Amino acid sequence: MQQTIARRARAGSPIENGRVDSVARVYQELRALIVSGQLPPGARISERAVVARMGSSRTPVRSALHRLHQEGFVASASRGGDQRLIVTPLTQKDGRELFLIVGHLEGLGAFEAASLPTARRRQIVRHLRQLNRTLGVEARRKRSPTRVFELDEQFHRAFVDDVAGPRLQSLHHSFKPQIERYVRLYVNILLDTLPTSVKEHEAIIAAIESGDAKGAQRAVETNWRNAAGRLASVISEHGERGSWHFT
Amino acid sequence: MQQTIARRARAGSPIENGRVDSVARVYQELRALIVSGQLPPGARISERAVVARMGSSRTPVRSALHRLHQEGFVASASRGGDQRLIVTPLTQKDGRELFLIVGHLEGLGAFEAASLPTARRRQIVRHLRQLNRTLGVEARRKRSPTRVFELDEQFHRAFVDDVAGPRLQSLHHSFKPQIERYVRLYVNILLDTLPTSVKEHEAIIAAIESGDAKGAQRAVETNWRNAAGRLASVISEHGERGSWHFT
DNA sequence: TAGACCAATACGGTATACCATTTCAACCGT
DNA sequence: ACGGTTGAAATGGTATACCGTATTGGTCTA
Repeated sequence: MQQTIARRARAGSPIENGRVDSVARVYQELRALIVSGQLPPGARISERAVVARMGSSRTPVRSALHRLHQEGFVASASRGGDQRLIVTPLTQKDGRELFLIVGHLEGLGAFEAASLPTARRRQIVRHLRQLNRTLGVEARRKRSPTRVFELDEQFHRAFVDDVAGPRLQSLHHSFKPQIERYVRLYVNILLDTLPTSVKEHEAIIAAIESGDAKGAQRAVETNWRNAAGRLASVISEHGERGSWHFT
Repeated sequence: MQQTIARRARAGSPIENGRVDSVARVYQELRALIVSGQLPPGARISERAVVARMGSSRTPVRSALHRLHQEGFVASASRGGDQRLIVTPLTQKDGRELFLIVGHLEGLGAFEAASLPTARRRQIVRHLRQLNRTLGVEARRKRSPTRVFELDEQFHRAFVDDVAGPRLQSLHHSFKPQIERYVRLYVNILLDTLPTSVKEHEAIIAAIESGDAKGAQRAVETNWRNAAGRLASVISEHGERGSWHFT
Protein backbone atom coordinates (compact mmCIF):
# COMPACT_ATOMS: atom_id res chain seq x y z
CA MET A 1 0.00 0.00 0.00
CA GLN A 2 2.81 2.33 0.80
CA GLN A 3 4.20 1.23 -2.48
CA THR A 4 1.13 2.65 -4.13
CA ILE A 5 1.57 5.95 -2.37
CA ALA A 6 5.22 6.15 -3.30
CA ARG A 7 4.53 5.23 -6.89
CA ARG A 8 1.85 7.84 -7.11
CA ALA A 9 4.20 10.44 -5.60
CA ARG A 10 6.76 9.56 -8.22
CA ALA A 11 4.25 9.76 -11.00
CA GLY A 12 3.32 13.20 -9.77
CA SER A 13 6.92 14.21 -10.13
CA PRO A 14 7.67 16.56 -13.04
CA ILE A 15 9.18 14.49 -15.78
CA GLU A 16 10.75 11.63 -13.87
CA ASN A 17 10.34 8.43 -15.75
CA GLY A 18 10.51 6.28 -12.66
CA ARG A 19 13.49 5.55 -10.41
CA VAL A 20 14.18 8.26 -7.83
CA ASP A 21 17.19 6.70 -6.15
CA SER A 22 15.79 6.79 -2.66
CA VAL A 23 19.07 5.81 -1.11
CA ALA A 24 20.78 9.00 -2.28
CA ARG A 25 17.88 11.10 -1.11
CA VAL A 26 17.72 9.48 2.30
CA TYR A 27 21.48 9.67 2.62
CA GLN A 28 21.59 13.36 1.88
CA GLU A 29 18.63 14.28 4.05
CA LEU A 30 19.91 12.30 6.98
CA ARG A 31 23.40 13.68 6.60
CA ALA A 32 22.04 17.20 6.50
CA LEU A 33 20.09 16.58 9.69
CA ILE A 34 23.20 15.28 11.40
CA VAL A 35 25.53 18.00 10.21
CA SER A 36 23.09 20.73 11.10
CA GLY A 37 22.69 19.26 14.55
CA GLN A 38 18.97 18.67 14.28
CA LEU A 39 19.82 15.09 15.00
CA PRO A 40 22.00 15.68 18.06
CA PRO A 41 25.17 13.67 18.74
CA GLY A 42 24.38 10.46 20.52
CA ALA A 43 20.80 10.35 19.31
CA ARG A 44 19.58 6.89 18.49
CA ILE A 45 18.65 6.16 14.93
CA SER A 46 16.21 3.41 14.11
CA GLU A 47 15.67 2.21 10.61
CA ARG A 48 11.94 2.22 11.00
CA ALA A 49 11.92 5.72 12.44
CA VAL A 50 13.80 6.96 9.41
CA VAL A 51 11.37 5.14 7.16
CA ALA A 52 8.47 6.79 8.94
CA ARG A 53 10.04 10.21 8.62
CA MET A 54 11.32 10.04 5.08
CA GLY A 55 8.73 7.78 3.56
CA SER A 56 10.72 5.13 1.83
CA SER A 57 11.17 1.51 2.69
CA ARG A 58 13.73 -0.18 4.86
CA THR A 59 15.98 -1.43 2.09
CA PRO A 60 17.17 1.93 0.76
CA VAL A 61 17.20 3.40 4.26
CA ARG A 62 19.38 0.55 5.29
CA SER A 63 21.80 1.28 2.48
CA ALA A 64 21.95 4.94 3.37
CA LEU A 65 22.61 4.15 7.02
CA HIS A 66 25.29 1.71 6.00
CA ARG A 67 27.05 4.42 4.09
CA LEU A 68 26.69 6.98 6.84
CA HIS A 69 28.07 4.41 9.22
CA GLN A 70 31.12 3.73 7.16
CA GLU A 71 31.79 7.40 6.62
CA GLY A 72 31.61 8.04 10.33
CA PHE A 73 28.46 10.12 10.62
CA VAL A 74 26.77 7.42 12.63
CA ALA A 75 28.41 4.90 14.90
CA SER A 76 27.29 1.57 16.25
CA ALA A 77 26.58 1.52 19.93
CA SER A 78 26.82 -2.25 19.54
CA ARG A 79 25.25 -3.34 22.77
CA GLY A 80 24.47 -7.02 22.66
CA GLY A 81 24.22 -8.79 19.36
CA ASP A 82 22.59 -6.11 17.25
CA GLN A 83 24.41 -3.02 16.35
CA ARG A 84 22.20 -0.10 17.20
CA LEU A 85 23.14 3.07 15.49
CA ILE A 86 23.62 6.47 17.06
CA VAL A 87 24.70 9.81 15.70
CA THR A 88 28.46 9.89 16.18
CA PRO A 89 29.33 11.87 19.32
CA LEU A 90 31.59 14.89 19.03
CA THR A 91 34.64 14.33 21.20
CA GLN A 92 37.94 16.09 21.50
CA LYS A 93 39.93 13.06 20.42
CA ASP A 94 37.76 12.40 17.41
CA GLY A 95 37.85 16.04 16.40
CA ARG A 96 41.61 16.12 16.56
CA GLU A 97 41.94 12.98 14.47
CA LEU A 98 39.47 14.28 11.93
CA PHE A 99 41.29 17.59 11.53
CA LEU A 100 44.68 15.93 11.20
CA ILE A 101 43.47 13.44 8.60
CA VAL A 102 41.85 16.12 6.51
CA GLY A 103 45.00 18.19 6.87
CA HIS A 104 47.18 15.45 5.48
CA LEU A 105 44.72 14.62 2.72
CA GLU A 106 44.57 18.25 1.67
CA GLY A 107 48.32 18.36 2.07
CA LEU A 108 48.53 15.84 -0.73
CA GLY A 109 46.19 17.99 -2.77
CA ALA A 110 48.31 21.07 -2.18
CA PHE A 111 51.44 19.18 -3.13
CA GLU A 112 49.92 18.16 -6.42
CA ALA A 113 48.50 21.60 -7.05
CA ALA A 114 51.91 23.18 -6.55
CA SER A 115 53.39 20.68 -8.99
CA LEU A 116 51.11 21.82 -11.80
CA PRO A 117 52.40 23.77 -14.80
CA THR A 118 52.66 27.50 -14.20
CA ALA A 119 49.59 28.48 -16.17
CA ARG A 120 47.12 26.39 -14.23
CA ARG A 121 48.81 27.28 -10.99
CA ARG A 122 48.34 30.96 -11.70
CA GLN A 123 44.69 30.34 -12.37
CA ILE A 124 44.21 28.53 -9.10
CA VAL A 125 46.17 31.13 -7.20
CA ARG A 126 44.02 33.92 -8.55
CA HIS A 127 40.92 32.10 -7.40
CA LEU A 128 42.42 31.41 -3.98
CA ARG A 129 43.48 35.01 -3.51
CA GLN A 130 40.02 36.26 -4.30
CA LEU A 131 38.38 33.86 -1.87
CA ASN A 132 40.83 34.64 0.89
CA ARG A 133 40.39 38.37 0.42
CA THR A 134 36.65 38.00 0.81
CA LEU A 135 37.25 35.84 3.82
CA GLY A 136 39.38 38.58 5.36
CA VAL A 137 36.65 41.13 4.82
CA GLU A 138 34.05 38.80 6.25
CA ALA A 139 36.29 38.23 9.25
CA ARG A 140 36.45 41.93 10.11
CA ARG A 141 32.70 42.39 10.27
CA LYS A 142 31.85 39.58 12.60
CA ARG A 143 28.64 38.05 11.43
CA SER A 144 27.13 35.48 9.12
CA PRO A 145 29.11 32.41 10.18
CA THR A 146 27.39 30.49 7.42
CA ARG A 147 29.03 32.67 4.82
CA VAL A 148 32.38 32.12 6.49
CA PHE A 149 31.98 28.35 6.38
CA GLU A 150 31.14 28.51 2.77
CA LEU A 151 34.12 30.64 1.90
CA ASP A 152 36.55 28.50 3.85
CA GLU A 153 35.06 25.43 2.26
CA GLN A 154 35.45 26.92 -1.19
CA PHE A 155 39.01 27.92 -0.45
CA HIS A 156 40.03 24.42 0.45
CA ARG A 157 38.07 22.90 -2.39
CA ALA A 158 39.76 25.23 -4.83
CA PHE A 159 43.12 23.51 -4.61
CA VAL A 160 41.85 19.99 -3.95
CA ASP A 161 39.01 19.41 -6.35
CA ASP A 162 40.84 20.66 -9.39
CA VAL A 163 43.74 18.36 -8.90
CA ALA A 164 42.56 15.34 -6.97
CA GLY A 165 41.61 12.01 -8.48
CA PRO A 166 38.29 10.38 -7.73
CA ARG A 167 39.47 8.64 -4.59
CA LEU A 168 40.90 11.71 -2.92
CA GLN A 169 37.85 13.70 -3.88
CA SER A 170 35.48 11.19 -2.45
CA LEU A 171 37.45 11.10 0.80
CA HIS A 172 37.45 14.85 0.96
CA HIS A 173 33.74 15.05 0.29
CA SER A 174 32.95 12.62 3.03
CA PHE A 175 35.28 14.16 5.61
CA LYS A 176 34.61 17.84 5.16
CA PRO A 177 30.98 17.70 6.35
CA GLN A 178 32.15 15.95 9.48
CA ILE A 179 34.56 18.77 10.12
CA GLU A 180 31.63 21.08 9.67
CA ARG A 181 29.85 19.39 12.56
CA TYR A 182 32.63 20.45 14.89
CA VAL A 183 32.95 23.91 13.48
CA ARG A 184 29.24 24.60 13.74
CA LEU A 185 29.24 23.55 17.35
CA TYR A 186 31.77 26.18 18.34
CA VAL A 187 31.18 28.87 15.77
CA ASN A 188 31.22 31.97 17.85
CA ILE A 189 34.45 31.08 19.59
CA LEU A 190 36.21 29.79 16.50
CA LEU A 191 35.24 32.93 14.64
CA ASP A 192 37.75 34.93 16.65
CA THR A 193 40.62 32.94 15.25
CA LEU A 194 39.72 33.77 11.68
CA PRO A 195 42.45 36.38 11.10
CA THR A 196 45.05 33.76 11.98
CA SER A 197 43.48 31.39 9.49
CA VAL A 198 43.53 34.04 6.81
CA LYS A 199 47.25 34.58 7.39
CA GLU A 200 47.90 30.87 7.17
CA HIS A 201 45.99 30.78 3.92
CA GLU A 202 48.36 33.42 2.56
CA ALA A 203 51.26 31.08 3.18
CA ILE A 204 49.47 28.33 1.27
CA ILE A 205 48.81 30.61 -1.65
CA ALA A 206 52.38 31.83 -1.76
CA ALA A 207 53.77 28.30 -1.78
CA ILE A 208 51.47 27.16 -4.56
CA GLU A 209 52.26 30.28 -6.55
CA SER A 210 55.99 29.65 -6.40
CA GLY A 211 55.56 25.98 -7.20
CA ASP A 212 56.97 24.91 -3.85
CA ALA A 213 55.18 21.59 -3.47
CA LYS A 214 56.61 20.57 -0.12
CA GLY A 215 56.09 24.07 1.21
CA ALA A 216 52.47 24.08 0.12
CA GLN A 217 51.91 20.72 1.74
CA ARG A 218 53.53 21.88 4.96
CA ALA A 219 51.51 25.09 4.99
CA VAL A 220 48.23 23.24 4.62
CA GLU A 221 49.12 20.71 7.26
CA THR A 222 50.17 23.47 9.62
CA ASN A 223 46.90 25.27 9.02
CA TRP A 224 44.94 22.19 10.01
CA ARG A 225 47.19 21.27 12.88
CA ASN A 226 46.71 24.73 14.32
CA ALA A 227 42.99 24.49 13.76
CA ALA A 228 43.00 21.19 15.63
CA GLY A 229 44.82 22.88 18.46
CA ARG A 230 42.36 25.74 18.55
CA LEU A 231 39.45 23.32 18.57
CA ALA A 232 41.04 21.28 21.33
CA SER A 233 41.55 24.26 23.58
CA VAL A 234 38.01 25.44 22.94
CA ILE A 235 36.61 22.04 23.76
CA SER A 236 38.63 21.54 26.90
CA GLU A 237 37.59 24.99 28.00
CA HIS A 238 33.89 24.62 27.30
CA GLY A 239 33.48 20.91 27.81
CA GLU A 240 32.48 18.38 25.24
CA ARG A 241 29.15 19.70 24.14
CA GLY A 242 28.40 16.84 21.87
CA SER A 243 29.19 13.75 23.84
CA TRP A 244 25.99 13.22 25.74
CA HIS A 245 23.09 11.14 24.66
CA PHE A 246 19.64 12.59 24.36
CA THR A 247 17.41 9.58 24.26
CA MET B 1 12.84 -22.64 2.23
CA GLN B 2 16.33 -21.44 1.76
CA GLN B 3 15.81 -19.81 5.07
CA THR B 4 15.29 -23.21 6.61
CA ILE B 5 18.47 -24.49 5.10
CA ALA B 6 20.41 -21.52 6.36
CA ARG B 7 18.96 -21.86 9.83
CA ARG B 8 19.84 -25.51 9.92
CA ALA B 9 23.37 -24.71 8.80
CA ARG B 10 23.65 -22.22 11.59
CA ALA B 11 22.38 -24.67 14.14
CA GLY B 12 24.99 -27.12 12.97
CA SER B 13 27.61 -24.50 13.72
CA PRO B 14 29.69 -25.17 16.83
CA ILE B 15 28.37 -22.96 19.57
CA GLU B 16 26.77 -20.12 17.62
CA ASN B 17 23.58 -19.02 19.24
CA GLY B 18 22.11 -17.55 16.10
CA ARG B 19 23.06 -14.53 13.97
CA VAL B 20 26.02 -15.12 11.67
CA ASP B 21 26.32 -11.63 10.20
CA SER B 22 26.15 -12.68 6.60
CA VAL B 23 27.14 -9.24 5.40
CA ALA B 24 30.56 -9.47 7.04
CA ARG B 25 31.11 -12.94 5.66
CA VAL B 26 30.09 -12.00 2.15
CA TYR B 27 32.14 -8.83 2.36
CA GLN B 28 35.27 -10.65 3.38
CA GLU B 29 34.89 -13.51 0.92
CA LEU B 30 34.22 -11.18 -1.95
CA ARG B 31 37.07 -8.90 -1.00
CA ALA B 32 39.41 -11.85 -0.81
CA LEU B 33 38.32 -12.97 -4.26
CA ILE B 34 38.97 -9.51 -5.66
CA VAL B 35 42.31 -8.97 -3.95
CA SER B 36 43.57 -12.39 -4.95
CA GLY B 37 42.55 -11.72 -8.52
CA GLN B 38 40.18 -14.66 -8.78
CA LEU B 39 37.62 -12.05 -9.67
CA PRO B 40 39.59 -10.23 -12.34
CA PRO B 41 39.52 -6.45 -12.73
CA GLY B 42 36.61 -5.37 -14.87
CA ALA B 43 34.58 -8.47 -14.17
CA ARG B 44 30.91 -7.79 -13.79
CA ILE B 45 29.37 -8.52 -10.45
CA SER B 46 25.70 -9.28 -10.20
CA GLU B 47 23.93 -9.43 -6.90
CA ARG B 48 22.15 -12.59 -7.84
CA ALA B 49 25.35 -14.27 -8.98
CA VAL B 50 26.94 -13.54 -5.64
CA VAL B 51 23.87 -14.90 -3.89
CA ALA B 52 24.10 -18.05 -5.94
CA ARG B 53 27.76 -18.46 -5.12
CA MET B 54 27.79 -17.56 -1.45
CA GLY B 55 24.36 -18.78 -0.46
CA SER B 56 22.81 -15.86 1.28
CA SER B 57 20.03 -13.56 0.19
CA ARG B 58 20.16 -10.34 -1.73
CA THR B 59 19.83 -8.00 1.21
CA PRO B 60 23.11 -8.79 2.97
CA VAL B 61 24.86 -9.22 -0.36
CA ARG B 62 23.62 -5.81 -1.29
CA SER B 63 25.08 -4.33 1.89
CA ALA B 64 28.41 -6.00 1.32
CA LEU B 65 28.54 -4.74 -2.25
CA HIS B 66 27.64 -1.28 -1.08
CA ARG B 67 30.58 -1.29 1.26
CA LEU B 68 32.98 -2.67 -1.32
CA HIS B 69 31.75 -0.01 -3.67
CA GLN B 70 32.40 2.82 -1.26
CA GLU B 71 35.82 1.49 -0.37
CA GLY B 72 36.74 1.29 -4.01
CA PHE B 73 37.03 -2.44 -4.56
CA VAL B 74 34.13 -2.37 -6.97
CA ALA B 75 33.05 0.48 -9.20
CA SER B 76 29.81 1.32 -10.88
CA ALA B 77 29.84 1.06 -14.62
CA SER B 78 26.68 3.15 -14.41
CA ARG B 79 25.31 2.45 -17.83
CA GLY B 80 21.80 3.76 -18.05
CA GLY B 81 19.75 4.22 -14.94
CA ASP B 82 21.02 1.29 -12.92
CA GLN B 83 24.49 1.20 -11.60
CA ARG B 84 25.97 -2.11 -12.59
CA LEU B 85 28.97 -3.09 -10.59
CA ILE B 86 32.34 -4.26 -11.84
CA VAL B 87 35.56 -5.13 -10.11
CA THR B 88 37.55 -1.90 -10.08
CA PRO B 89 40.05 -1.94 -12.92
CA LEU B 90 43.73 -1.53 -12.13
CA THR B 91 45.00 1.51 -13.96
CA GLN B 92 48.17 3.51 -13.72
CA LYS B 93 46.39 6.66 -12.60
CA ASP B 94 44.39 4.89 -9.95
CA GLY B 95 47.44 3.06 -8.67
CA ARG B 96 49.36 6.28 -8.36
CA GLU B 97 46.57 7.99 -6.47
CA LEU B 98 46.16 5.02 -4.18
CA PHE B 99 49.84 4.90 -3.33
CA LEU B 100 50.04 8.63 -2.69
CA ILE B 101 46.98 8.65 -0.45
CA VAL B 102 48.24 5.77 1.61
CA GLY B 103 51.61 7.47 1.78
CA HIS B 104 50.14 10.62 3.23
CA LEU B 105 47.89 8.73 5.60
CA GLU B 106 50.81 6.72 6.88
CA GLY B 107 52.82 9.94 6.96
CA LEU B 108 50.40 11.17 9.57
CA GLY B 109 50.85 7.92 11.47
CA ALA B 110 54.62 8.26 11.36
CA PHE B 111 54.41 11.85 12.53
CA GLU B 112 52.39 10.81 15.53
CA ALA B 113 54.60 7.83 16.22
CA ALA B 114 57.69 10.01 16.25
CA SER B 115 55.95 12.35 18.67
CA LEU B 116 55.47 9.63 21.25
CA PRO B 117 57.44 9.55 24.50
CA THR B 118 60.87 7.97 24.22
CA ALA B 119 59.98 4.69 25.87
CA ARG B 120 57.20 3.72 23.50
CA ARG B 121 59.19 4.98 20.55
CA ARG B 122 62.06 2.69 21.46
CA GLN B 123 59.64 -0.20 21.65
CA ILE B 124 58.25 0.53 18.21
CA VAL B 125 61.69 1.06 16.75
CA ARG B 126 62.87 -2.30 18.03
CA HIS B 127 59.92 -3.98 16.39
CA LEU B 128 60.48 -2.10 13.14
CA ARG B 129 64.17 -2.96 13.03
CA GLN B 130 63.46 -6.62 13.49
CA LEU B 131 60.88 -6.67 10.72
CA ASN B 132 63.08 -4.74 8.34
CA ARG B 133 66.02 -7.02 9.03
CA THR B 134 63.92 -10.05 8.16
CA LEU B 135 62.72 -8.25 5.09
CA GLY B 136 66.30 -7.66 4.02
CA VAL B 137 67.11 -11.34 4.40
CA GLU B 138 64.00 -12.33 2.51
CA ALA B 139 64.98 -9.89 -0.23
CA ARG B 140 68.34 -11.53 -0.81
CA ARG B 141 66.94 -14.99 -1.37
CA LYS B 142 64.37 -14.18 -3.99
CA ARG B 143 61.32 -16.25 -3.37
CA SER B 144 58.08 -16.44 -1.39
CA PRO B 145 56.55 -13.13 -2.42
CA THR B 146 53.71 -13.85 -0.04
CA ARG B 147 56.08 -13.69 2.88
CA VAL B 148 57.44 -10.40 1.60
CA PHE B 149 53.98 -8.87 1.38
CA GLU B 150 53.26 -9.94 4.86
CA LEU B 151 56.46 -8.47 6.24
CA ASP B 152 56.02 -5.17 4.46
CA GLU B 153 52.44 -5.04 5.62
CA GLN B 154 53.52 -5.70 9.20
CA PHE B 155 56.22 -3.06 8.97
CA HIS B 156 53.79 -0.37 7.97
CA ARG B 157 51.18 -1.50 10.43
CA ALA B 158 53.73 -1.36 13.21
CA PHE B 159 53.90 2.40 13.31
CA VAL B 160 50.32 3.11 12.23
CA ASP B 161 48.13 0.77 14.22
CA ASP B 162 49.73 1.51 17.55
CA VAL B 163 49.23 5.21 17.25
CA ALA B 164 46.26 5.82 14.99
CA GLY B 165 42.75 6.58 16.11
CA PRO B 166 39.81 4.56 14.86
CA ARG B 167 39.25 6.66 11.76
CA LEU B 168 42.81 6.49 10.52
CA GLN B 169 42.92 2.79 11.24
CA SER B 170 39.77 2.11 9.34
CA LEU B 171 41.05 4.08 6.36
CA HIS B 172 44.32 2.22 6.47
CA HIS B 173 42.57 -1.12 6.69
CA SER B 174 40.44 -0.39 3.70
CA PHE B 175 43.22 1.02 1.55
CA LYS B 176 46.00 -1.44 2.17
CA PRO B 177 44.25 -4.41 0.52
CA GLN B 178 43.71 -2.29 -2.55
CA ILE B 179 47.41 -1.59 -2.67
CA GLU B 180 47.89 -5.32 -2.42
CA ARG B 181 45.93 -5.78 -5.64
CA TYR B 182 48.49 -3.75 -7.52
CA VAL B 183 51.45 -5.31 -5.82
CA ARG B 184 50.25 -8.83 -6.49
CA LEU B 185 49.81 -8.05 -10.13
CA TYR B 186 53.43 -7.12 -10.62
CA VAL B 187 55.15 -9.15 -7.95
CA ASN B 188 58.11 -10.53 -9.78
CA ILE B 189 59.13 -7.19 -11.18
CA LEU B 190 58.51 -5.25 -8.00
CA LEU B 191 60.50 -7.78 -6.05
CA ASP B 192 63.70 -6.47 -7.63
CA THR B 193 63.24 -3.09 -6.02
CA LEU B 194 63.10 -4.54 -2.54
CA PRO B 195 66.60 -3.53 -1.46
CA THR B 196 65.71 0.10 -2.18
CA SER B 197 62.61 -0.24 -0.08
CA VAL B 198 64.61 -1.72 2.77
CA LYS B 199 66.95 1.26 2.68
CA GLU B 200 64.03 3.67 2.72
CA HIS B 201 62.64 1.83 5.70
CA GLU B 202 65.89 2.48 7.51
CA ALA B 203 65.37 6.19 7.09
CA ILE B 204 61.89 5.88 8.57
CA ILE B 205 63.19 3.97 11.54
CA ALA B 206 65.97 6.46 12.18
CA ALA B 207 63.60 9.41 12.11
CA ILE B 208 61.15 7.78 14.50
CA GLU B 209 63.99 6.79 16.79
CA SER B 210 65.29 10.32 17.07
CA GLY B 211 61.81 11.74 17.53
CA ASP B 212 61.97 13.71 14.31
CA ALA B 213 58.28 13.85 13.49
CA LYS B 214 58.52 15.84 10.27
CA GLY B 215 61.45 13.73 9.14
CA ALA B 216 59.55 10.52 9.78
CA GLN B 217 56.57 11.81 7.88
CA ARG B 218 58.76 12.87 4.96
CA ALA B 219 60.54 9.54 4.93
CA VAL B 220 57.29 7.59 4.75
CA GLU B 221 55.87 9.81 2.07
CA THR B 222 59.04 9.50 0.06
CA ASN B 223 58.93 5.74 0.38
CA TRP B 224 55.43 5.65 -1.06
CA ARG B 225 56.07 8.26 -3.69
CA ASN B 226 59.01 6.21 -4.92
CA ALA B 227 56.91 3.06 -4.83
CA ALA B 228 54.29 4.86 -6.92
CA GLY B 229 57.00 5.80 -9.38
CA ARG B 230 58.28 2.25 -9.58
CA LEU B 231 54.77 0.94 -10.12
CA ALA B 232 54.12 3.53 -12.81
CA SER B 233 57.21 2.62 -14.75
CA VAL B 234 56.43 -1.06 -14.47
CA ILE B 235 52.90 -0.52 -15.69
CA SER B 236 53.85 1.70 -18.59
CA GLU B 237 56.45 -0.86 -19.58
CA HIS B 238 54.23 -3.90 -19.35
CA GLY B 239 50.90 -2.36 -20.17
CA GLU B 240 47.91 -2.12 -17.92
CA ARG B 241 47.27 -5.74 -17.16
CA GLY B 242 44.18 -5.06 -15.17
CA SER B 243 42.15 -2.75 -17.30
CA TRP B 244 40.42 -5.16 -19.61
CA HIS B 245 37.10 -6.71 -19.02
CA PHE B 246 36.66 -10.44 -18.94
CA THR B 247 32.97 -10.92 -19.17
C1' DT C 1 24.37 -11.33 -45.61
C1' DA C 2 23.79 -7.31 -42.85
C1' DG C 3 20.95 -4.57 -40.22
C1' DA C 4 16.85 -3.55 -37.73
C1' DC C 5 13.17 -4.92 -34.79
C1' DC C 6 11.04 -7.60 -31.14
C1' DA C 7 10.43 -10.80 -27.39
C1' DA C 8 12.50 -13.18 -23.50
C1' DT C 9 15.11 -12.33 -19.67
C1' DA C 10 18.59 -10.70 -16.59
C1' DC C 11 19.26 -7.18 -13.40
C1' DG C 12 19.03 -3.54 -10.00
C1' DG C 13 15.70 -0.94 -7.05
C1' DT C 14 12.10 -1.15 -3.85
C1' DA C 15 8.73 -2.87 -0.62
C1' DT C 16 7.51 -6.01 2.72
C1' DA C 17 6.95 -10.33 5.43
C1' DC C 18 9.10 -13.06 8.92
C1' DC C 19 12.36 -14.29 12.62
C1' DA C 20 15.32 -13.89 16.83
C1' DT C 21 16.81 -10.93 20.22
C1' DT C 22 16.69 -7.21 23.06
C1' DT C 23 14.31 -3.71 25.61
C1' DC C 24 10.96 -1.89 28.39
C1' DA C 25 7.25 -1.65 31.34
C1' DA C 26 3.34 -3.36 33.64
C1' DC C 27 2.28 -6.54 37.11
C1' DC C 28 2.72 -9.62 40.82
C1' DG C 29 4.70 -11.27 45.05
C1' DT C 30 7.08 -10.36 49.13
C1' DA D 1 6.73 0.14 48.46
C1' DC D 2 10.26 -2.22 46.14
C1' DG D 3 12.32 -5.65 43.32
C1' DG D 4 11.99 -9.36 40.29
C1' DT D 5 9.43 -11.69 36.43
C1' DT D 6 7.24 -12.02 32.31
C1' DG D 7 5.20 -10.72 28.09
C1' DA D 8 4.44 -7.23 24.55
C1' DA D 9 6.55 -4.04 21.50
C1' DA D 10 10.54 -2.54 19.11
C1' DT D 11 14.55 -3.35 16.51
C1' DG D 12 17.85 -5.23 13.44
C1' DG D 13 18.82 -9.16 10.23
C1' DT D 14 17.31 -11.87 6.50
C1' DA D 15 14.62 -13.66 2.68
C1' DT D 16 11.82 -12.84 -1.07
C1' DA D 17 8.22 -10.95 -4.21
C1' DC D 18 7.38 -7.46 -7.55
C1' DC D 19 8.39 -3.64 -10.79
C1' DG D 20 10.42 -1.24 -14.61
C1' DT D 21 14.30 -0.88 -17.39
C1' DA D 22 18.16 -2.44 -20.09
C1' DT D 23 20.33 -6.07 -22.47
C1' DT D 24 20.60 -9.70 -25.37
C1' DG D 25 19.85 -13.00 -28.71
C1' DG D 26 17.17 -14.41 -32.41
C1' DT D 27 14.44 -13.76 -36.36
C1' DC D 28 12.70 -11.35 -40.13
C1' DT D 29 13.33 -8.25 -43.84
C1' DA D 30 15.74 -5.52 -47.31
